[in-house]
Amino acid sequence: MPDTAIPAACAFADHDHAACSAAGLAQAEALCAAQGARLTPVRRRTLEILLEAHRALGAYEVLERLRSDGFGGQPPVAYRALEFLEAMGLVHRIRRLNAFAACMRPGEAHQALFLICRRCEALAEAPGGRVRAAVEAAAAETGFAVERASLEATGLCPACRAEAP
Amino acid sequence: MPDTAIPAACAFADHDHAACSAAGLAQAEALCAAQGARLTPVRRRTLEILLEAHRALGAYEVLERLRSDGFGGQPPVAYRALEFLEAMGLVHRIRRLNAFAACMRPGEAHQALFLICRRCEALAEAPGGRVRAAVEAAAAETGFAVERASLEATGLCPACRAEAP
DNA sequence: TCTTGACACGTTACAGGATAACATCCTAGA
DNA sequence: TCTAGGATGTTATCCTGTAACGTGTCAAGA
Repeated sequence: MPDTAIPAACAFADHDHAACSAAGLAQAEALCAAQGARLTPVRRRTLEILLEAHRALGAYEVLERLRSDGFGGQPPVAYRALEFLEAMGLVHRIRRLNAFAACMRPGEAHQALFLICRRCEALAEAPGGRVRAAVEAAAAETGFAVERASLEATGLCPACRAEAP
Repeated sequence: MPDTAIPAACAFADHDHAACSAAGLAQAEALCAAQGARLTPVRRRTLEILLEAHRALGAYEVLERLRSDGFGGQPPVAYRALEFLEAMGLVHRIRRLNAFAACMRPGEAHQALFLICRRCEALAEAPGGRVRAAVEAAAAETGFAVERASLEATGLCPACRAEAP
């Protein structure tokens, strides 16, 4: 059981974990109710796990926690819940890390831009509206219609820039 | 051996495969020579495979072809060659597809933006300079220094937009 | 009340993607 | 010629993801 420990923090700035975790759950409930979607126990717990971890987790890390909470312990259980949450805009998938992270702005339709520190593995979600617009502009020139975009950058976070030259 | 057939074409517009394939190899040789890197037989053949396929291939698809050409048939062989080629800017990795594709503009330092059709699975590489600039601008606001960015969009290519409503 | 259909959950089994670690070999430069 | 570094090859294993099937649950309509 190697703790594949993906990233560390979830934003570069400090903030109140407990608060944003609770808020995330509340918003999730509201959002699902509004859309007639069912935030079932597994789904709810999956979201909680990501909110509590407050960093990106691999599907198998999520799965392990679900299992120890008495839910089904096979991969499809985790993948299905994560897929649902992603479709609801409550969770993001970070392909570069093969991992998932709770969304920081559920509800607000937005394009996320992920900033991944290669040194401390911190992960931040930045507003990607303008980037998205640029993507659509570039795509339009070839006649391509963008539906979804994954925007992920690796580099150095503020702290690591200061420490490592 | 399910042919996992990832995408189809490599650009939305028609063009001369043989020519761009030959050009790609020539440029690769020049580029490696200039940087004192060794374009060994496996590496060269790996690039050829991607240029000939003219679409994104999974590492195991590449591996299979290398094997049938008499090269080592174990995963690290393919991964190492692909890694080298990516570092040289001759090959791109498309994370959304878990696949690799030959670069369309080797030599020219550039930021690629991938457009992936969800219907016909065609893949195009669009110029991502402006998108990259937008990413850096957004990152700068949090103090993050971007080193690499992977920009991938899914949607509908021109042909599929016309066919499917 | 009973039926039925959609959806969620769970499991098995496997396919596909990636890497660590070690042995061997080749090759450019001292 | 010798040698150090890089390149190749192999073994073994791990991580990631999905197809397919069976069961349970709940709500709408007969």
